[in-house]
Amino acid sequence: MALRLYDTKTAQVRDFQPQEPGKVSLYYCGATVQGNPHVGHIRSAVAFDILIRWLEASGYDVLSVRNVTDIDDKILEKSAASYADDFTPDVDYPAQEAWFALAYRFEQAFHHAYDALGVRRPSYEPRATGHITEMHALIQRLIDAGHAYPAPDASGDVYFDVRSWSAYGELTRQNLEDMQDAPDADPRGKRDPRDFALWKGHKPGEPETAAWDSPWGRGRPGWHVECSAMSTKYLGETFDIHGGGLDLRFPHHENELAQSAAAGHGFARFWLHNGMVTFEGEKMSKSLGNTISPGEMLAAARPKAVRYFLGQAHYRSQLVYKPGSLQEAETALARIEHFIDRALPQKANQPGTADLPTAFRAAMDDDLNVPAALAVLHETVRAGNTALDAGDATTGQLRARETVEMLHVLGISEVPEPQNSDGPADAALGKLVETMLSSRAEAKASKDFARADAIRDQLASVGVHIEDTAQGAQWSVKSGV
RNA sequence: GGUGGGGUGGCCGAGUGGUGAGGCAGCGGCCUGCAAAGCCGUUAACGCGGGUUCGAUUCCCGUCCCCACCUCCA
Repeated sequence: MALRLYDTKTAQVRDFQPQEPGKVSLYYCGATVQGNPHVGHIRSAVAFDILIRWLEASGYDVLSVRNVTDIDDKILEKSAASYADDFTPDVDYPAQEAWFALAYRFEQAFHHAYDALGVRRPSYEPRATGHITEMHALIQRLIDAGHAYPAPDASGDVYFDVRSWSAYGELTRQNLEDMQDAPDADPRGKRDPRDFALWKGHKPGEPETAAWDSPWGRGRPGWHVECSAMSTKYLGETFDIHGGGLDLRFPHHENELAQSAAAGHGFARFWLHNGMVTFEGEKMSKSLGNTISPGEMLAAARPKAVRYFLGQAHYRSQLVYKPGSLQEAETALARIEHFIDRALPQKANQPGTADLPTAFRAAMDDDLNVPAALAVLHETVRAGNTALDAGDATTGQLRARETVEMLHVLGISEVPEPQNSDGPADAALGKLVETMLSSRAEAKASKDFARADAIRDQLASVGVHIEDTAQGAQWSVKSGV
């Protein structure tokens, strides 16, 4: 069975065949770095990280590109606000911060969040501000082809002419006539209210650092044009997969497609969109006060559990977060890890020593059906535990190696564990616990169970969890979820 | 108004024209000095009203509700 993926443009699951055998070119939309990462950004990144890992596990050589939008209205607005007399600085937004410093600072915040959750860096991460030349070439090409025009009002804006492109709306299957106009839309120099900006003329008061010379006057890029320009530069005029959040389908991706297709490019062969993260079914928003940030999640649970949670629903489905979700993920994950620890020595806990179960492969090939793949994983864990209970170490170890393999593909095993240090404090803790455990063993040997249980309770009260096994008492520090 | 996607057991969440994954939670049992961990068993669902069919949760029609986008939000 080969990989099948749901393509938003054709609205169906199709067999995936890359343009060039053995190689996959993937572009997916990253963040506009105007604030700290939102859980939704990270969910999207996890979804495409899993896609990339699965493509690689399937033998493809993947060239992945994820953009950084480091110039846009909001970045400029927030920077400008930080210079206002009545501005109140806070931890996220200090006073008097230049737009490029603000953008760069949040770009790094995104990297920290991605890294913490084991989202591998793409092959390349181009910034919009570094590709002004490529955007100019694309805009000029569109003007020459009659699909774009400089505004007649001396604003310096250049717009894409949606009326000139009959296929406009094809990605989301909408008719131009049916689209609701934005109630507060400022038509400016547009021929049609739905025309969108390719280039925005510099306005008085905006920083000079945020403007570039162009054939149409000084200014800065519109939002959509960067993705068309950068994907074409690094992946070619036609590439395999374009991804992003469901909310980017329109207008962002629709406009990208229109620009690139009107410029004569084939553009993306498959469009993939991940679903939104909600809080108990409602969209997270600051105004509703129902948000939870990646940072808060990481403070509440181990990074691996957060990753497990973010990846456990099908990527196209809405992912429901609610209090307790992370605890559930933690419990499920702990069972898996406990089995591997039970079956394999630490050093053998590496991928590459077993084949993925056929059912797991089939699930992943079926439009990345991670929930079904996780079902296979859990069934493998149970089968392994059953084998170990029956004294069949060989089968138990095989199942454990398969489990390790599956965790590797899902990207869970590579999430860094910041708590696992080998510093002197950990060594001291280890000695302390071992001392208490030997006292407990003595107490148990002399049938002084009250004392033995008191020691266990004492350890439990500080988060040290005890398990009696055939090899003696094992201990672990439980996370404070 | 337009477009797309949904409504599955206590919760999360796959899937399918024919006694219906998986996880979490619950209950009973095995094991254990007691636990923990593990295993076994078990409780329990397909928004509603029609239709097609030998049989529908799965297909069709209607209906109600929810979500997303149409406002430079992943």
